[in-house]
Amino acid sequence: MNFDALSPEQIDRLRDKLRASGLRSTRPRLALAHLLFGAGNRHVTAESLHEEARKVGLGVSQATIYNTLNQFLSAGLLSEVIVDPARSYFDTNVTEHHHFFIENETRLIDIPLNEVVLSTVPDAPEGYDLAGVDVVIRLDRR
Amino acid sequence: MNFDALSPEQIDRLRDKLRASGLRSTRPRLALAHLLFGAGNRHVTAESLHEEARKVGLGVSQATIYNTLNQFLSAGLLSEVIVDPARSYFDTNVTEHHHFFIENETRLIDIPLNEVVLSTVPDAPEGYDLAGVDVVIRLDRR
DNA sequence: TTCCACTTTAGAACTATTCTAATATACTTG
DNA sequence: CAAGTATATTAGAATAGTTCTAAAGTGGAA
Ligand SMILES: [Mn+2]
Ligand SMILES: [Mn+2]
Ligand SMILES: [Zn+2]
Ligand SMILES: [Zn+2]
Repeated sequence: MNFDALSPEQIDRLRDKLRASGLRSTRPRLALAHLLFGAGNRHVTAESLHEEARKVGLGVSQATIYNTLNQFLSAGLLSEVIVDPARSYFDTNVTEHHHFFIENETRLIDIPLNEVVLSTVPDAPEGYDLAGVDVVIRLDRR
Repeated sequence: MNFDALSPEQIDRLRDKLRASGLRSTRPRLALAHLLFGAGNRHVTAESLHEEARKVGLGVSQATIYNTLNQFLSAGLLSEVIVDPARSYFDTNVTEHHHFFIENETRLIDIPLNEVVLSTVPDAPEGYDLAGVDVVIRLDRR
């Protein structure tokens, strides 16, 4: 990981983000936070993030990838998208939104909340509270 | 499995269902088909169906449970519901519909298609075809 | 600088699912 | 209805994503 490419301001912003979540700002966490939050919204799997880390020369174990993703998830820095029975997707977009999922490319695309209008939704059954509404639009390459 | 409880007509209907899908009507398949399709729409996991089979005295291996569920899925007799990263759910309702999912009870409830109205949905990106729209409403016990 | 709580890690463990290849059964054909 | 053959079932091994363990390393408070 080339930390020279990061301005001190960027590093500080990431440090603060970790601190605010009660996480020490260690080298692996800073580097992964930079990959995840450094540019726009992203969807990653543990495997894809590990591969990406390897490519930028960051020697980080698989266990750290999983630990970090789960810690960021618990801290609310990431959300989880359940679309694929074979693996977990983590999402840097933690606001409410929906997804296109391209099955054969194992790729997710965000759909902004306002682009899906649910004009009718059933009431939650008695005794249950609404925890969230997920809309997944599955796509095939033509 | 007590096949005496099944009328010859019921057995014939299940046999035909298997045949129409190119599957031989074997004892395990007939018994599982009876459990799955014998009464209303159901959502099962491999584990829950195995347990249910055991309870009715049907000695069937885990491999047969998985084989049968996957064959029924391929044949279009079942659909799959992806809501839980930890296990697969199979659904005897193969018409288009949506779901409530109660996370802590690992339980699914059908939502008829007309009870969810998507008045606005984004177009599929260029080069992709729509394969399906899944709406999952996640619930917590109050 | 010291110290300790927290972090990272290699590798083992775990769990849902699939695979293998041997045995058993259903259906076809004579 | 008796073989014969394709298909089905099964125990157990294998696989893959993820989590756990416990030992070595590090961040930051003081
Ligand atoms: Mn987790
Ligand atoms: Mn499958
Ligand atoms: Zn997203
Ligand atoms: Zn259903």
